[in-house]
Amino acid sequence: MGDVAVRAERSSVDKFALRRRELADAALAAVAQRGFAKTGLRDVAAQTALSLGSLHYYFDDKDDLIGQAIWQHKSECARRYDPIVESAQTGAELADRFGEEMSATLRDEADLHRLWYDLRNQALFDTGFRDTIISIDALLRDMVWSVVTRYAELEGRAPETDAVSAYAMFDGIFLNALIAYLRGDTGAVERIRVASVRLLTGTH
Amino acid sequence: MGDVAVRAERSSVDKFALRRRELADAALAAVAQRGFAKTGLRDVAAQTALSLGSLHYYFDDKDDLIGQAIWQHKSECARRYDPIVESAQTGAELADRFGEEMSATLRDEADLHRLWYDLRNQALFDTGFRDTIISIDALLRDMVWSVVTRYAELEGRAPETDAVSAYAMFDGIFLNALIAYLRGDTGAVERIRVASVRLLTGTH
DNA sequence: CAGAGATTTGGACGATTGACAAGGAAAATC
DNA sequence: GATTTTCCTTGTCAATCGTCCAAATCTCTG
Repeated sequence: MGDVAVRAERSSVDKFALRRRELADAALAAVAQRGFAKTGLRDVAAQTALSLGSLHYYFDDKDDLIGQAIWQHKSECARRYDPIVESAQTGAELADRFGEEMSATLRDEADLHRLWYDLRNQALFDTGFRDTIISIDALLRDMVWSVVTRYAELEGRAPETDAVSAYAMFDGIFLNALIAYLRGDTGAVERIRVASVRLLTGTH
Repeated sequence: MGDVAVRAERSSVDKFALRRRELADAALAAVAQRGFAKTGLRDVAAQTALSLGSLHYYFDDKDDLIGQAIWQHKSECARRYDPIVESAQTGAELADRFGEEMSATLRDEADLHRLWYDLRNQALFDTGFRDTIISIDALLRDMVWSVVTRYAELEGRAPETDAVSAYAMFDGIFLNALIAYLRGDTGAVERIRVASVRLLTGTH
C-alpha cells in the first residue's frame, strides 16, 4: 500500500478522495487525446488547475493515476445499461434500446473507447494497472451477460451462449466498429446499432 | 519518400532489401516482448548483429522499421490459410482445419498477436504506420472472407454475413481468447478452436 | 494570534529516448 | 592497386520522461 493510501486514511473527510477523482477525470481527458504512451504527466497537469508535483501528492505513480481514471470512467460506463435491462418490457424493446446505446456511445465517446482498448493492451505488457483492467473486463462481461440473459428471459428461451463468448462477440464487433469510425467511416455508427440488435436477437 | 527508399533504388541487387528484412525480423522479436512504446531502438539493435546507427541507415525512422516488421510478418500470417481453403474437400474438413490453425497460432505466437493488436491501437493515435496497419487489416478481412465464402460454397449455401461483419466476429473472439490466454487461462487454446468452428459453421 | 498540519509549487534529478553526424572499415569498381 | 562507393560504428545531441524534494502557501485548530 502506497503513501497515498495511508494519507487518505488520515483524512477524516474525503476531501482527499474528491480531489483524486477530479484529477483522474482530467487525466482521462488528457490521455484520451494522444494515448497512454505519448501522454506525459506534464500534459495531464496542464489540463488541471494543479501543478505537476501535486499529481504525486495524490497518486503514487502514473499507473495509479491512470488506473483510477479508467476505473471511475468504465465502472460508470458499464452501469449505463442497467436501466435498460430493468425497464424493458419486451425482447424487441430491450434489443432496440441496447443497440441504440451501443451506437450512441460509439459516436459520442469514441476517444474514450479508444483509450480503453489502448490501456487494455498495455496491461498485456505491464503489470502496472493490470488488476484494474481485469476488474473492468469482468464488469463489462457481466453487463453484456445481464443483457443477454434478460433478453432470453423476455423471449422465453435460454441463452445460446455463455458469458465469456457473448462478451467476446459484442466486444469484437464494437472494437471493429470503433476502428472503422475513427478511420473516418461514419457509417459505422449505424452499422454497430444494427449488428448489436442482430447479435442479441440471433437474427441472421 | 525518404533517403532510404532512394538508396534502395540505386542498389542494383537487393542486398539492401535483404538486410532490411533481416533487421525488421529482429525488430519484430524485440518489440513483441515489451511492446511498441517500451521498446527502444537500442533494444532492437541489441538483438541484432548490427549497431544502433545502422538502423537509421536502413530505415528512415522507428515507424518505418516497425511498419516493415509487422507487414512482412502479418502478410505471411494471412497467407497461412490459403492451402486450407484450396485443398479442403468438405465444409466440415475446412472448419476443422481452420479451427485447428486458429488454435495453434494462438498457442504458438501469442506474443506476436499481442504486438499486432498493440500496433493496430497505436495506429489509432499516430499516423506513423497507419497505412500499413490498414493494409494488413484489409488482408486479414479478405482472408476471413475467403474462408467463409469457401465454406458456404462447400455447404451449397450463401454466406450469412458480409466480409466486414465476419472479420469483426472472428477478430473479436480471437482477441478475447488471446487476452485470456496471456492472463494465464490455458483453456483458451481449446476454446478458440471450438468457437472458431462454431462461428464458421453457424452452429449454435 | 500562533502553531501544526495539509496542500501546492517550481525546480532539479538521473535515465532514456529518437535522431544524427563524422569518420573508419569493407567492398566494389576501374 | 588506387579510388570510389557502400556499409557500419561510436559518440553526441536536444528533448522528454517519471520521480522526488525543499520550501512556500494555505487551512484549520488550540
